[in-house]
Amino acid sequence: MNFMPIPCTQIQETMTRMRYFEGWDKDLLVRLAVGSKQISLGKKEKLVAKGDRLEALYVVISGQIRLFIPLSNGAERVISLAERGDAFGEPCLIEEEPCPYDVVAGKDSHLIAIDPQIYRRELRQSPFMTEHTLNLMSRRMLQTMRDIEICAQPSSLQRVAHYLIQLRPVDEAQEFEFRLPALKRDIAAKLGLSQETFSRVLAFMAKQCFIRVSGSQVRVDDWSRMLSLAAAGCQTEVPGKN
Amino acid sequence: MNFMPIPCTQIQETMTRMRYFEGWDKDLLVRLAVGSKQISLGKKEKLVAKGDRLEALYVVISGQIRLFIPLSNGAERVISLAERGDAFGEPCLIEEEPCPYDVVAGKDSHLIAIDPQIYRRELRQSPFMTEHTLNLMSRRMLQTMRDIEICAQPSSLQRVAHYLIQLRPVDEAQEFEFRLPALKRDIAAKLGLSQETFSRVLAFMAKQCFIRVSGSQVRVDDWSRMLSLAAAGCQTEVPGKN
DNA sequence: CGTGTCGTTGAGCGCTTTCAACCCTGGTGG
DNA sequence: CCACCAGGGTTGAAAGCGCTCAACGACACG
Repeated sequence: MNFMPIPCTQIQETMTRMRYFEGWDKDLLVRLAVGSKQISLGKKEKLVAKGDRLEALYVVISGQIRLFIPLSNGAERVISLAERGDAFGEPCLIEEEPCPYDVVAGKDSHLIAIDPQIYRRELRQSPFMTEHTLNLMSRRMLQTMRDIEICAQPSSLQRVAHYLIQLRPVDEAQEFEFRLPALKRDIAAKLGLSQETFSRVLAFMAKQCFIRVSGSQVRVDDWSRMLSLAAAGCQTEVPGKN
Repeated sequence: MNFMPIPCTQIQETMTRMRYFEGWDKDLLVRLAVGSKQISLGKKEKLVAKGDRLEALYVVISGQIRLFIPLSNGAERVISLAERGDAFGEPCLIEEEPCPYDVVAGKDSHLIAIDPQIYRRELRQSPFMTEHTLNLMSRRMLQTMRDIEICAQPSSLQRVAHYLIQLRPVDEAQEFEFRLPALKRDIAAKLGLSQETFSRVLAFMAKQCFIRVSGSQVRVDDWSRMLSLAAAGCQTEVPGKN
């Protein structure tokens, strides 16, 4: 980890460009920028260990940050993959509780680290910021519920189907193509599957001809089958020997 | 479902006694009570279906309310079991999004239903209420992370061990006794296990002599073994044939 | 051209689920 | 007072699904 000696004004300038601070009062940003630092993280570098107290509110400038719960067998359960404009750690700072997940860079990354004292002080004094943060937390909570729903699906096939479905923009037509938003390994870890199982399920779906996969590029040809899979389970063959 | 014709003043009086409203301004409660209703739910009666728009903010007066995601195989994943003083639905109301879970009474129950328009209006106008709700959501989010951690454990033994561990009050001694906070069936559904597996795991732990189970009464004799189980996995025998 | 990372594929095992029957307890009514 | 019933829980047997381990393949990068 590398604290970069960046002048406060430049940090504040960077904050302006972050989605997270969209619509925030300029004076508020100035006060938050005081005592903030910019941090560089190399790939695989750990920023926070599960159980640590957070030393800042973190906002991702670039790269990708993996939030995950380490499991006893060495595997991980990915909670979130934070990218440019995302932030994390608000609940821990607000409640002054230890962090429930590990935080590790998935790629070389840059972050803003906002001083927790100042963060809390401004949060107390700015009704706007409080309301804004409440809205954010509500959205996060609903997203978390969707994630839980996906992980709760009884079969791997359904988990993947649910996952792919919720990737689709709402206004999309019958078929569409996109690229997976992260490494397959990390997506698998978010779905509560092993990398191998995830790979097999994708291969199975491809063989059944309702998706085509090439690297991280995915094209869904038949949404109706995908939807019925997600809803109903596996009347079709299972992804074993085929 | 039964809307009980209760005068506004009495509802407000009831609200006073709810933990949820502890420390709230009296005028605020009066305004919230206007347009609020009291609701009776019989056991197994459904209040909200997944996907519905919430018609109120709900606060539990008595009984038990199950929030769960219905699964394709007929099973459910319990998100929360709300009891006296608990509330639910804030994120949906704030974001005006459909409810991500089913809401069903686990026992005969009574609830306060606060009008969503009024709730949002007061939330907008009261910085206190906004801050209070933000704190609440933060606590909920951290609790949800703990739940996810439990469900993410790779073996049923570890899931149950984690669950039992986090039931323990922090100041408790080496051994302690308590009663399970819900039906075993519902606890199992919260852990992402079938009822049968949960039962077998408890039986296994009892046979190994670090807990004793009698109905919903549980006594843990050996926390160190419990903790090592949760951390390490299953070096000991597995709960199959014993 | 080696090396590292990411992903795929294969084989085998074992845990969890499923389905079924059974047990136990508390409540109810004759 | 006891027979009966319903709901909750336990136990057994069988099978399938996902995990693990391992080897291999593809691709990028120095």
